[in-house]
Amino acid sequence: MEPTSAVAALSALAHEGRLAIFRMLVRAGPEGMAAGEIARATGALANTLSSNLSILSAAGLVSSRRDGRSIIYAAAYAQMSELLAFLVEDCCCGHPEICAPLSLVASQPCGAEGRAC
Amino acid sequence: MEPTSAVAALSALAHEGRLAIFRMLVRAGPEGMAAGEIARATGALANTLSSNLSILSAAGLVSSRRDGRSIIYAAAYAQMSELLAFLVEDCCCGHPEICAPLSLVASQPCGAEGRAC
DNA sequence: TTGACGATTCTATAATTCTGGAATTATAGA
DNA sequence: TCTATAATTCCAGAATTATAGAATCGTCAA
Repeated sequence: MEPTSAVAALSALAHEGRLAIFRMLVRAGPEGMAAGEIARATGALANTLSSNLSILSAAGLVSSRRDGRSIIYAAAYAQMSELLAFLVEDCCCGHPEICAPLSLVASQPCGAEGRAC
Repeated sequence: MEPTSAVAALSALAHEGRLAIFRMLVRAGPEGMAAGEIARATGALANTLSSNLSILSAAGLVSSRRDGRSIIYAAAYAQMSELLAFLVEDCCCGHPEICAPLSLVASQPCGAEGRAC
């Protein structure tokens, strides 16, 4: 993941309303939720919600599809996973005991052969 | 982790310069790096760097200690871990195959007994 | 005490982001 | 076609954040 994409994703999440939306979608699973459903659940105005969803979408954190009059949003698990991996990349090289709990997120395990530190 | 803390941490990271600093500290390990060393490595002005470090520090993402004339900054691994766990909390409940790679980050594994979905 | 160095704080300006009202677009049903 | 519903787009004012110059603070060594 490029730093620019990571900053876009982090900026998108660095907002109380958008973070709540994203986490709700993460819990909702791949079926996602309709925009209106999200609006009712969060109490957000329709236009505010729409612009927040478009920011999350531009950052690649959610996907959308139309279903009749509704638009269904779902968390983009792959992008989220890439973001987490980017954050902890090469975590504490040489001290695997510290980031051991994060090893599955990193693209390669701490201390793996051939990793520059 | 409270949503407010998570937003603070995400806001701190949602900045190209600060993200670079944080990732450098994550790689640097618990020994950390002196502010001046970080400044040389990133090419940032001393005052800009200082204010960015204070933002990361206020968000709990880095810790600092004085060593002579230098101030040494280090990544706060516990806070980082909490943030990641917060982001994927209750990830796709009922669809553990999707977030399996993240299971070690979440405080409890997907589909664990007794988790409300 | 003095000078040098590492780092932070203060301040003003520039730039960006947030919010909500109003208008617009898209779809479904009568 | 007409109407209602779902969602988005446009816009301006308010608030926040970023940047860099200048001054200040803390530590060390002579």
